[in-house]
Amino acid sequence: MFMPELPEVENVKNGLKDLVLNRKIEAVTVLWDNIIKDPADGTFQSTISGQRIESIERRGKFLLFILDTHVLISHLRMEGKFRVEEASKPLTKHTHVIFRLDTGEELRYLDVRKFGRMSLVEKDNLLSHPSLSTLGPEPVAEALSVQWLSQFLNTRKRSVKSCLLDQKMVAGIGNIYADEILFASKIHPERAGESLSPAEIKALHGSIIDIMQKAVRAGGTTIRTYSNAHGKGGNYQQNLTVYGKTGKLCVNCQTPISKIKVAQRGTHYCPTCQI
DNA sequence: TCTATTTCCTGTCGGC
DNA sequence: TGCCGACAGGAAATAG
Repeated sequence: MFMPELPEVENVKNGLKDLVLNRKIEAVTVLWDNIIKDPADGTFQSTISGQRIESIERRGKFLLFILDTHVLISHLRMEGKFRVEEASKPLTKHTHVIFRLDTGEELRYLDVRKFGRMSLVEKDNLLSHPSLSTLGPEPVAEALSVQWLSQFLNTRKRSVKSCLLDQKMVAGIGNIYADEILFASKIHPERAGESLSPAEIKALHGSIIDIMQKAVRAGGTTIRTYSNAHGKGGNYQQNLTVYGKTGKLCVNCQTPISKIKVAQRGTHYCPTCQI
C-alpha cells in the first residue's frame, strides 16, 4: 500500500527532480483515459509534446510539473507512482501514462487502482484551477494560523476528523496523519468541529505542524511497499502511534487502540487519552 | 452554504 | 485449496 499524503508527495517530488528536471517531453501516450481529467478535448498529449520540464513543485498532495507554457497537475491518490526507465524496458502491468523524454528514457505513471488523476492547465490559470483554487494553507507555521483553524472549525457541525481530511481547511493531510494528529492532540475523532475549545484548537494547530514536519523529514510513511522514483521509501512508520495499531496498547496509558469508522474512513484512536 | 453519500478501481485478506 | 464478499480510501460529483 502506498497512500501518499503531503510528506510522501514531497519525497516523490524530490526524487523526480533528480531524474527529469530540464528534460524535454517528446511524446505522450495515454493507456487509460480516465486518468486524464482535463482538458477533455483530447489535446492533453499534443499540448505536452515538445515542452521542457522547467521545475517540479507541490501544493498539498498535488504534484505540479511546470512546463514551458502549461502545468501538469498530478494527484497520485491511493497508489499512483512515477518511474523513470529506459524506453526499451517492457511496460509493467499497471502503466497508464508514458512521457517519452529526450534522453531515451520514459517517465512512466503506474497506478494499480487507477484512482490517480492528471490535469493540464495554462500557467496563467494554474491558481484558478478547481483542484487548487479552494485548497487551504500548507501545514507549516508560516501559513497556518490558530485563527484560521478556529474560524473554520467554529462553524462546522461535522466531526473534527472529517475537517482534517477536508483540503479546504489544511492542504495535504490524509487518513494516516489525521489519526496521528488527533492522538497527539488528545481529541476524540468524532468530536464536532464547533465543540472544540480554544485550548484544544491550539493543541490541534501545534500537532498538525509538528507531525507533518516530522513526517516530511522522515520521507513519509512506508506501509508494506511504498517508494519514490528512486525506489526509496520513508521511515515515519516507526513513529506511528495509532494508525494501523488496532488492539495494540496505547503508548501513553496501555489501553488497547480502537478502530471505528468516521466520515467513511477507518479511524484509529485511544478511547482513554482522546476525549 | 453545508453535509452526507456515491463513484471510481483492483489487490488482499478473512471466513467457510 | 478455492471462492466470495468485505475492505482499503482522496477527491469530485451529486443529492438533500
